[in-house]
Amino acid sequence: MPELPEVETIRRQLEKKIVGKTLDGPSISLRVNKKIVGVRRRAKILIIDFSDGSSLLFHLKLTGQLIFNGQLSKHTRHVFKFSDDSQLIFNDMRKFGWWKYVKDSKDIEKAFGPEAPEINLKAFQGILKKRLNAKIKPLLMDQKFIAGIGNIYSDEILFAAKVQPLRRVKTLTPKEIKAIWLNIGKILKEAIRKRGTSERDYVDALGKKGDYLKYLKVYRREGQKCSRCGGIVKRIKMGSRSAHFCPKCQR
DNA sequence: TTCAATGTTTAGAC
DNA sequence: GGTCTAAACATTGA
Repeated sequence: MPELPEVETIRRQLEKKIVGKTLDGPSISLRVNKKIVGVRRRAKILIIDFSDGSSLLFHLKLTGQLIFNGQLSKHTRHVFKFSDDSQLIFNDMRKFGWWKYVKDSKDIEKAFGPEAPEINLKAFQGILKKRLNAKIKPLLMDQKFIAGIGNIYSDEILFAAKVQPLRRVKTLTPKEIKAIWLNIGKILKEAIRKRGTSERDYVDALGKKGDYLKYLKVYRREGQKCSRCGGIVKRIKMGSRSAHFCPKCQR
């Protein structure tokens, strides 16, 4: 599912493909001559910037896909055409995703916490202090707290840090906090290198599946042996989400 | 036929 | 305001 590594993968690919091109106006019922000057990402939102300061925003939610020169399918929600006849296909089987055109994108900068792979240890320790009663897993997924982590990578980060998802912030030792912080950067960056996780629907901007699925240690591995200690991976409900962890080596 | 899955938002309870 | 829970959004497939 599109979390930070998946959206960042799409961003890097699209940047190479569409910067410098001009959006063909009628494709989005807007004025013509929208020259693309950049492709950014904030949290899980992809941002295409135009030379006049306006932007297109995309959120892929659960099943969204953005494919450069992709094939139309029955789940295609919109086709963005460029002046050189290339096109960007927005597919979304479940229609949770959205795109919108905005005159300026200042608001979305403030809407989220620091970018997960970029936060430094001091800042991470600082924001944790403000939420001492929170459980660590839902907190990692709170985009206003820290931006980019969803259900898959929160499970994987906590496994790598050997911390159970139910732990409250105030019970975490400095060592554990450092381990979580270290693995936020490590796992997200590694997942970007593998072009994300294709659990079901996700494909990158070239229509290819990501390779990180085979590196998952706990997510969707309920009942299987823990690769670290031989314990059995457990799945529990936290709110309406599932959390996966090894009860033997995550404390 | 029912239910779980995913990310986010919103609403309400405490 | 923090925290938790549930519901809603749409669709599929187990």
